[in-house]
Amino acid sequence: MSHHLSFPIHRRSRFRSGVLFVWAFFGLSEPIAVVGASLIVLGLGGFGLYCGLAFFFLLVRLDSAKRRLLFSFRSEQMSHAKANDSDDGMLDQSDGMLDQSDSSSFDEGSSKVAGGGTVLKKGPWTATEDAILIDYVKKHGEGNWNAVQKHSGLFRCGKSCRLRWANHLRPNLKKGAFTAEEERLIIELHAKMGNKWARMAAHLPGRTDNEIKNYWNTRIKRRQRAGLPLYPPDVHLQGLSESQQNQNIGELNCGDTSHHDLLQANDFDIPDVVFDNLKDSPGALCYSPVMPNVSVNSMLNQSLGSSQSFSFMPPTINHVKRLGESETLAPGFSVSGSNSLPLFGPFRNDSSAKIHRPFALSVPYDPDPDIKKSPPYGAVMTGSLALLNGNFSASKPLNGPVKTELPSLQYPVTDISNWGTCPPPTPSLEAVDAYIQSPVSPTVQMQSESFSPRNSGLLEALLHEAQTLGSSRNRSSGNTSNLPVLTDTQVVDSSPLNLCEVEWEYSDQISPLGHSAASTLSESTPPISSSSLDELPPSKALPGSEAKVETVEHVSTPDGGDKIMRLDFSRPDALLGADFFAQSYEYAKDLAAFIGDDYFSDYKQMAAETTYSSTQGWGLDEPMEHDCCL
DNA sequence: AAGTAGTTCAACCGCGCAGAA
DNA sequence: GTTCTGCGCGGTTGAACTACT
Repeated sequence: MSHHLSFPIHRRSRFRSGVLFVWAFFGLSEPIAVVGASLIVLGLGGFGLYCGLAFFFLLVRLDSAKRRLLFSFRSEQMSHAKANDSDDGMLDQSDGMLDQSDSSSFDEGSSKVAGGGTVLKKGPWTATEDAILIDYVKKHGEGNWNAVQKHSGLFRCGKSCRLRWANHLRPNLKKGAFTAEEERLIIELHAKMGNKWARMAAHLPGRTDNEIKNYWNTRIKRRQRAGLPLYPPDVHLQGLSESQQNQNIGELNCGDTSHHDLLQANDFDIPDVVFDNLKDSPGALCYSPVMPNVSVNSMLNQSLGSSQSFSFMPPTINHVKRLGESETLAPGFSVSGSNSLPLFGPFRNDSSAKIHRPFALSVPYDPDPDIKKSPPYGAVMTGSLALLNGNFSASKPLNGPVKTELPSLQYPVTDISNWGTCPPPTPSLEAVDAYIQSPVSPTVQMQSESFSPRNSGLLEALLHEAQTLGSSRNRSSGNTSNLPVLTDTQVVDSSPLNLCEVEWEYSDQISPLGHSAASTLSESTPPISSSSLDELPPSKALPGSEAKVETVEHVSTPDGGDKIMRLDFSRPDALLGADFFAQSYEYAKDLAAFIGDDYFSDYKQMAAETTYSSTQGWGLDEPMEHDCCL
């Protein structure tokens, strides 16, 4: 209806006003519209024509069968309108009914054939269409949107009507920019829910999912460009705890939704727990690197911001990503190259290095060459801060919020001296973003993304690392026994993943990449209870050649070589296993305990706190059975 | 002033879920 | 149990707008 009416209005300027009124009335009330139209037409002098039109429209409304005829009529109008057009938009604006620019009318909108053979308009809505839809909803209420076209004569599909109503016409909609409070809430909600725009909208009265989605997407872009983390630390933390609870609930229910959401949203919130905990202890943030539990979000944020985020690569999912990213993002990074080694370097000599080792991965990527020169511990401290620098250095200076999230990045802070030679790769924001945005399996990304010319492959890297570590092996040799090799049972329960994960654990220990996150996790598991550095996770232990050999063997196994990569990257969710978290926390504890150094006294405290809080928040005590839900 | 690039936002599309037939 | 229909959600697209050169 709206269309056939709108055309005459647009095309015949002398009758515009009259037609407009007719149109408006028609939308509001059919009888009134008919009468009003007739009167107006009479007044304007187009009696014959408009009287006929009025009756025609009325009949059409009363008899749906006649609508087809009307459609035909409209088609003619449309073609005619196209021939003329140009100044028609004014009419619509005069309507002032809604915010839409009506100039479009049919010319702009495309159309599609509905089931009944009617052509449904597409494109921007006109004020008249809006009026029709509003009237319809007033009369019939929301829902049954497909009936709108039938009952109102609106040539729009039900989905389009629903969308228009929900996003623009329904009452109580807020228009305009988001308030600071709303922005804050959106951030928090996104930290919890991921890209669940509709759910988020439920928390923002008057706001639509589309608005929120657009806001978020633009926000992401802005922050990426600015090199800022997506989530302010405090928000991130808050959201994490809640998300965890939700996740746990979902797991209990065997509902995969929460998990799926998390993954899909790229909010691998699990790791975030740490941040949540840190929220209360700002100081801790600086040291957060200790926590293997780095939320993907934070990682992403970091990565996005700095493009170098490798440093904070979280042990779990993040780890997977990092591996992929490292290859991809850090063109300069070569596994075989010295770059990869630096990670482990710290372990060679220092217990402290061991402590940091899990985080070492990030270091190699640190864009800031200066950091490398800093002393081990100092590096660590600065590292965490430096991390920030490194992470963000690529783009912009860090701000307060950024620091808070740095913790996740701190991993990289590992002994800088070791990796000094490594040129800090600068991952592309786009790549990071893509990773974040897309649920695509990490494996795929890694493979596809790993374009680094220098990248020689994990095996090579492993071998190289093994060699490098070999020298330092003696120190940690005693620890090798402690290597936390996850058994199949330990590994998350997801079927196909088990093997992969198990292998990953092995590989992880060896692999430069694996060390960072996975190794940390696995390693942490083993009761490193002792505070002594020597007792540090042997795995790291790196040990040496033997460990290497085993790992290598794994790799070499038929399944092996590929699996290592796959495992780590393909199933980030596998990392979510309870074991992982538990290990992570243990590891954190160990680290805290381990760090007796003056430099790290504070750090130690923080680590302990973090571990404690995180454990509580996530209920790490009990294994998370994420995968089972998968 | 014109052209280009970037940003914002409305709308569309495809998919999946739930309920009814 | 299968199919159909309606609906909602999330991702994507493209036009309009703005800023920059």
